[in-house]
Amino acid sequence: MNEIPVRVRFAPSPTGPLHIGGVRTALYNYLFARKYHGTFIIRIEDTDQNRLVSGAEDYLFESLAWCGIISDEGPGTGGEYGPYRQSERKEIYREYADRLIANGHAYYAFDTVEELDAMRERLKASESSTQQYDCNSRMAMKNSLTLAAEEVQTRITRGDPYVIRTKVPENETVIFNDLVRGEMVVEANQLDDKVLFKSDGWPTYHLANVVDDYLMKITHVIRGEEWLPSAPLHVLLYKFFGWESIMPQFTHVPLLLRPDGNGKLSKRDGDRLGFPVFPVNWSDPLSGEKSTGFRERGFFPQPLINFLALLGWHPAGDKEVMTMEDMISEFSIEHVHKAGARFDFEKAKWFNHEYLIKMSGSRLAAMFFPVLQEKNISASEEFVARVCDVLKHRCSFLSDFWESGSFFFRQPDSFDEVIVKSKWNEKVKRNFEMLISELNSLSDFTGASVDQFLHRFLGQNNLKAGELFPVLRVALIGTKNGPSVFEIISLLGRDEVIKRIRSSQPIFDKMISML
RNA sequence: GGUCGGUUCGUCUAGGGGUUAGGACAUCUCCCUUUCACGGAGGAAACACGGGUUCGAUUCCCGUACCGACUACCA
Repeated sequence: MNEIPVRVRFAPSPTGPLHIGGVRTALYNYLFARKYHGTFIIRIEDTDQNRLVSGAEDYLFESLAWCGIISDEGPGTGGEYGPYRQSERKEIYREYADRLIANGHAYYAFDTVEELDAMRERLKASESSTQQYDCNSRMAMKNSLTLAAEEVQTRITRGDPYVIRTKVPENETVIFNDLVRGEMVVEANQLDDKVLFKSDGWPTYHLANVVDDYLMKITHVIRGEEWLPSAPLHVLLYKFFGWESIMPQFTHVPLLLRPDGNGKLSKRDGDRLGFPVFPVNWSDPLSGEKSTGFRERGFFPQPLINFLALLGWHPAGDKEVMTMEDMISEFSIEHVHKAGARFDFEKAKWFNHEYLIKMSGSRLAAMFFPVLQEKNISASEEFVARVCDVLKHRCSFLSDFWESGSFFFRQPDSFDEVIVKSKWNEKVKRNFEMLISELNSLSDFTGASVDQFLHRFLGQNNLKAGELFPVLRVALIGTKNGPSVFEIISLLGRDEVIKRIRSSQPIFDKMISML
């Protein structure tokens, strides 16, 4: 990249649970930092004291940790540019706002909320195309540009509430380069005089963000596209402060869109369409409302991250299934797409499935054990591992294992009636008896051997596969769908298979008699 | 309304002045199979529209349409 060490930051506001879109922004920052052996910083932007949500910050760290996105500097980890929570840096910002006033790049404004509303109403009714507090309207407002110096002083010493606003220049073209979008050109007179410092003594995002990025020596600002419109203001601020030469490279990444319809992805979409939008479970402290996270929905972090990375970014080549290491080595801002990406839950599931089938049966077994324990089922490690090896191909999530394979751990209590009624007859019944006795002498219970044995059995008894296998399957697992009979027999083993065949017979007889 | 951004199969995307416009998910067909899956093979499926520029535009430029973001003393 360049000689200066790369330093990037993810700067969320703890006003709610971290959204999956935020995870992706954090991920891009992380990938970029790792790729260039730089530093990934997390900075908490909690300057709006009214919107803080308790637990949101802890949630953020828990989520990021689960996703494997670890910061080099941040509130928990520390670092030489701390503190990393803006609320702990509060004292820093005022000085910078004052500096801007001294330079004539900012001014005091005393307008009340009512006066601001009135201005907007007035502008709306007039020819004006905008309702902004800007170079066209500021001279009609109560600020240090229109008020006499003494009055300004009086108001301030008297304790009148005021804000500090940017004095956006009238005739200036702001030009900057966005790594995703290329050259951006905006006329400054289209910008409004954004508040930099609020009457409650806190800086706004714009001031705190620029000052902190400067102080923390941030080299690249990688953030969501929603910040694109305010980027010119930030560029102006860097210029006002005289930091233009070390201004970070801006990169605005596309938004995550709803799977259907219009707009960006929101929590409501998840609820409506039945998929998570938060990394891990979240319980709203105010409403008590609970939201299922990707983790609890059954996702592994690696495939989730893999899927997320590809929503707006594409490596060279057609490879899609990647590890974090792959993504780090192949990540490039140049290949970040410009357009927003729709969230597709089906594809997310596929990534999870791909990850699942690559895991060994024993690793999966270790994770599946707690589920079995909950159901008071004991089984050997080896057996569970073998079952998992079979089930993983049929499932997208570990959480699907029980539903698609409970019969491996306990005898079914219901049987497919259609199969029984159409396939259960005296001939099959006789063959079940013979099967039991032959099974007794079968020594090799591997899948291939059972396959061979069963086909020989069919031939010897003049049976077609369709006559025996469906009923046999129902006798063993209750349903007509599932793994091959050979696999089932191989896994269940002789004793269990014989036991299940035996006990199913009277049940089948009863079902037939009720015809 | 204004400012800015965007637009390649249903979805995520590759590509980029001359290509049979490639891949993945989803979908369909066939094969495998006692079944459902898995797997294998194959199919259908896209450059928003209109003008330029050019020998030639999906690719470059300009409009239009549509979509999105922003338009707070929120971030």
